[in-house]
Amino acid sequence: MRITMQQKEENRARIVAVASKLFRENGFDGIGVADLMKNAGMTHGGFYNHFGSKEELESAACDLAFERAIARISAAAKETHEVRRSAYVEHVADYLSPRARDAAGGCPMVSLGSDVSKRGTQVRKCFGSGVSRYIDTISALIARPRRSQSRTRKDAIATLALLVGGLLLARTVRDNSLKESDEILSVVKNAIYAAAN
Amino acid sequence: MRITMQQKEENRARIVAVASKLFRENGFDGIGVADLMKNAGMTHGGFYNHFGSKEELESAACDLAFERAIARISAAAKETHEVRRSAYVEHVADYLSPRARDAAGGCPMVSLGSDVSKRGTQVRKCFGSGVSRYIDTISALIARPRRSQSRTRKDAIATLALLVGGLLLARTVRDNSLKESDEILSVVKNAIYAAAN
DNA sequence: TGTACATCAGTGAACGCGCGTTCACTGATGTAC
DNA sequence: TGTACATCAGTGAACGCGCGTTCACTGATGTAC
Repeated sequence: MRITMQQKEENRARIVAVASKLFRENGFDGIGVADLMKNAGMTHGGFYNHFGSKEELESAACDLAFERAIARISAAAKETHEVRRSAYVEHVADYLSPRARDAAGGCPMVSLGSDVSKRGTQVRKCFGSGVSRYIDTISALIARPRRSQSRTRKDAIATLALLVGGLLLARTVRDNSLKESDEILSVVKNAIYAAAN
Repeated sequence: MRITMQQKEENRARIVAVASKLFRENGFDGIGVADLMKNAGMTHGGFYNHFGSKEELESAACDLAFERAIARISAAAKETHEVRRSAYVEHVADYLSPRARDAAGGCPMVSLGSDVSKRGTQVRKCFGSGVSRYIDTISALIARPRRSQSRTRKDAIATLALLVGGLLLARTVRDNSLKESDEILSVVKNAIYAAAN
């Protein structure tokens, strides 16, 4: 039976939100259309009323994941330098916390970064543009009164590489050695703090 | 028809070598048993004479990938500090070169890092142990006469996080902006050099 | 505003395909004597 | 060393399953008048 246009939009948004979470938790190939639809509270037949293909949903899911990740840290972007600084410190601590490491999914760059290069153009494009915007957002967050934009941007890129690489490595060794995994989180966190002085 | 024991070992080694390359290029789920066997010059039926499951091959492939990656940089480990230093600089430049970024596969941490957390215990164990050994190898490479082991190890961890995160990010933005991708490689490379002074 | 009809989101069955895995078979190799 | 037999790596067909996608159908919603 037909539903209202608003309900359709809500259903579509729910599918994308579910996909954003479950793709990051299971990988693009780790969860199927039927399961995604079931998690969104529908049967799988209606999937193609919303998306032309699974890849289209993958792209939408990446967009949403970056949008939310960026929104979380861009809230402080218009504040004073001191407020931004403390928001930044907090974000780094959160990102590299044992809790974030142990949670499935999380940051799309860590949970899907390896997969993206192997997927279609559409996904790579959405994802790459998300990474670019993420770099810009970090730049805005760590900008300082008497520091050049160029220097700020370089710091942002190095910081992001440390964040992503650090969390990725901490996750890979976590099963073998929780101690070493904690060590990685801690060392990388300190390296970021030390670099931004 | 039965073959010699030596031929069997060679065939098995060939399957693992092919899998190590193709898993990194396509992901664990991106290439099937039949294709792997065909690339090793055999039909797929014999696969289970060598491995109990696909996961067992995945583990063996991870082990080999790390073994080779580590061998490439551990050759210089017994040399003098100066020789090690220049081998290290060269390795970083290679790792973060446009050629390495554009080549499919490459470093297992970058090409498979996101996937590993979603796979079985066996793969996670092999992979995690490979990462640990990689950290140890870098530590040995960057060790200096008058620097504590603890400090050396911290530097090794931060360096590896930068390498892995940097290459991963450079690959994700490569399609959208070759310029930004090159920028990431260059910035991260300089960050590594600057940190190790 | 009311009516008559076209639209279309969701349902659930079905399709075709590729996957991991199993199997009967072959015949050269390994081994017991 | 030679012989007779058991072993087993490789072959290629087959199985069962889950996947992405398609389809006919339903009936409430959207819309033209």
